[in-house]
Amino acid sequence: MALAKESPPVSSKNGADQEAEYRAQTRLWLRLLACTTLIEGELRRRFREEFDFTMPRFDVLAQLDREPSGLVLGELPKRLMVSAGNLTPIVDRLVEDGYITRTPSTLDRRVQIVCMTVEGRKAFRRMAKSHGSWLAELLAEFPADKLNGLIGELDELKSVVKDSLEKP
Amino acid sequence: MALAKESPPVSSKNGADQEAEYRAQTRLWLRLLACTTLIEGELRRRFREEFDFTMPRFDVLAQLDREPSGLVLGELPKRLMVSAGNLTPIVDRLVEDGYITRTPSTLDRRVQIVCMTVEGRKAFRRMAKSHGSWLAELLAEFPADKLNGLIGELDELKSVVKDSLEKP
DNA sequence: GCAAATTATTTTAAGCATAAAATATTTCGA
DNA sequence: TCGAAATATTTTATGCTTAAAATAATTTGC
Repeated sequence: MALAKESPPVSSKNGADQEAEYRAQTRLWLRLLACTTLIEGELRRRFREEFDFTMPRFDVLAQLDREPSGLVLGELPKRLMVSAGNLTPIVDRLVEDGYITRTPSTLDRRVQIVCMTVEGRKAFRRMAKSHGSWLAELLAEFPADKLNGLIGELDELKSVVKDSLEKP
Repeated sequence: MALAKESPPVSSKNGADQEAEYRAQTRLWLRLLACTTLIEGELRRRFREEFDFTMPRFDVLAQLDREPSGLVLGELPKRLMVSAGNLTPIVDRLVEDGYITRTPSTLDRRVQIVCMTVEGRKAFRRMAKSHGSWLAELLAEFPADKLNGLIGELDELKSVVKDSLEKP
């Protein structure tokens, strides 16, 4: 087995390096949180003002938009990274409001299939268009040639964190 | 007034470039959200399990830790980027639990000063230490030499979004 | 075949978050 | 000085979020 050149064991770092890395990690987390909070707050505000809608509701529709034949209800918490109990009232209301349907499976009576309605799909497309343009507006001044680089680094960050969560 | 060389008007981009940038912006937002959600969820879980504490409570203490003479209550919502009404019950409980004090100002009876107690400071230091090591654990495999680059890009992203929010 | 484990979903309790309205106090301007 | 605008904070209504417990249906192992 080759020695891991690019990530030496912690013990090989001296105290100053350790401290610097530690501080940088905290700063990274605070920046990440600040960016997300800023963008999320503005998107939420616009969803409410323009469409009287919330982001979690939009997120559910976004998942269903790509699944013409619907999704098993239990898939939603996994894909959206939220708890199952959380989705119950959100799905309830989307059904009430006519955006989606919820049909019990005939094969397994525990399971339900959720599926977007025609009107739901129309409403989603309209909102998705606005969502995209709001984002474009917010990020307009971020250099286009840096977008993919940043996405790549965030991909790496994400997989690093995921690995760390799965390991122990 | 000089023409803005570095950010040409949208119309100067052809359709394909526009589309690509649009998709990249959406991807960036989804990555940002995924990273934040992953890390935040794990930190929240650990705060609850190890200290029976929440992140919003920790965030309040973190602000007060750097202010030995306390803070005007109204400063907290600004610094933490949350609504004022949100903080009322959080501060209430921190006072009840003895982590902080809330004293009406003698000069202006509308104003209150919040200040960490000695025990609050002790508890905060202990939790902050764990918080740092949890973060270090989650980010351990992210290359140390890329940390500052990513922080820099997020700083730029943040200021770009902030500017966009202040302008219109 | 049937009890026990597993799986899908909902319910409950507690806390966070916002917006909008309400309350209380201070400041400002004619 | 006195009424109106501004400021600091809380309250209210609504919705998201989680963890843990409850319910219901299916599968598994003997």
